[in-house]
Amino acid sequence: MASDHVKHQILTAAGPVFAECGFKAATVREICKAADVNVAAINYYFGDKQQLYHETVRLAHQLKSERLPMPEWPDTVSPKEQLREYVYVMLQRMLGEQDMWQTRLMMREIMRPTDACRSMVEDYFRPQFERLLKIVDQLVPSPVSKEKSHQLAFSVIGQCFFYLAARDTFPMMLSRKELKSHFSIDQLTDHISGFAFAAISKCIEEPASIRQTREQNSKKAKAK
Amino acid sequence: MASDHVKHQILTAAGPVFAECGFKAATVREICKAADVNVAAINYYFGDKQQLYHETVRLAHQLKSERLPMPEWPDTVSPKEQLREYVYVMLQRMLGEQDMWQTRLMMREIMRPTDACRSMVEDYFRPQFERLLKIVDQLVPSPVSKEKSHQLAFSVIGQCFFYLAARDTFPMMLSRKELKSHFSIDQLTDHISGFAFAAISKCIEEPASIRQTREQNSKKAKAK
DNA sequence: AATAGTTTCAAACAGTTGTTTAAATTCGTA
DNA sequence: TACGAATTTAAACAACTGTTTGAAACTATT
Repeated sequence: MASDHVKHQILTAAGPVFAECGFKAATVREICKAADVNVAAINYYFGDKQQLYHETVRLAHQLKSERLPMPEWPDTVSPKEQLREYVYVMLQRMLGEQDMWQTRLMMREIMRPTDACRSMVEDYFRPQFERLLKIVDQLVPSPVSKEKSHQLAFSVIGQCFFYLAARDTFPMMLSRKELKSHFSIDQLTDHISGFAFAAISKCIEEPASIRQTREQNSKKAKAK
Repeated sequence: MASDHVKHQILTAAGPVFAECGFKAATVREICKAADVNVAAINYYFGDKQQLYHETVRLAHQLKSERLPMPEWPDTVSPKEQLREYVYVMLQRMLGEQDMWQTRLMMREIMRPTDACRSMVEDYFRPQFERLLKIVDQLVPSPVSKEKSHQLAFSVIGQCFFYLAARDTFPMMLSRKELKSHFSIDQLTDHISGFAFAAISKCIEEPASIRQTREQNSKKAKAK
């Protein structure tokens, strides 16, 4: 009961290892070596590897929320500026810090959810998503359906997420010079929020009836 | 020399396993069992696990290119329609087929590149990317820098990629009904190509001089 | 200082890992 | 059919996996 110091030491050592290798490929011995504790410590403090993983994922998004909270904007801040700041915080969370283990671990959970994903979605992603929806609703020129605003929000998130996911592949696609001069967080913030603002403020939702008619025509055209 | 039938059998069995587990967590025994061959077969035909993995990644993007080639458009097809079809093929490649192993394996390589990634980028992604750049350049209202069109292209790809990466997390965010009614490939094609068209056709690039001035002002404002 | 409770540790556990081996089998060809 | 090469096989290899064990070391209360 005295020293959860060791527990914390294991958790923060486990983070990078799980993020790097995934649950199965990560070994308890590697984690314990990094944490400078005995191999038996994980089972003593966490029961087994699985529960350690679960708590590590929880720690990951807790740290992100605490260290980079989404700001609350007064009404005086324009929706356009809110969108910009939202994108900025999102990119900062994803790419800002040198130590990527929290984001990497969460990315793994997004791509291949385990039990640990559910609480991550509810505690971390859903509130963040709701915030974005409010901004989108303010930006849209005329009211749109819930589903349309979901699509719009995912288009914002998707653009940001891509720069996280493909981070290590970009150097193969772009020169080092271009990476530094046009793909910094500030420049991506400008680009993504500008791109999304242009698209959202131009968004006119097709009523379902028109959509259906058009799709039928499209099918006819293909059937020729 | 006679039967590379067995070789192919191992490769197609290895695909789903590597895609599911990643290189390290996948076991040769699981692959051999799925391929219905002896454990020694992998070493006999491929040398070791590593080389099998390498060839499996190569097979993955070869299959994708062959089965869903990017169409060549005549000049009569409008850039807007070209963008739409580009997005459609991209989504179809990512989400279209039931057996996801090729896309999943390539997604792993994007997120955490190994040696196998280099040839995948050169043979698969770069040509695809160049095609998109040509479309973007046609859509943009006034000529933009190479770097800006790169950003625009990544915004298109990023939106598509997100629906692949977060595929298994979406059911936690959206109701089953909404998923079916608004996130089919056809509807995502409409949304993403429409979103991107609106943004790209509105794109006005800031000359570097103006950008620099604005950033300096921004810094001053923050420094106050 | 003695005791009870907690934490650490090296060692061992049974099971799995990728790879090798050498014998058995199959195959094409003379 | 008989021979040599190619392929398949079960068994074995050493290294590594997560977890357990029981004794040692430590801590705090008496």
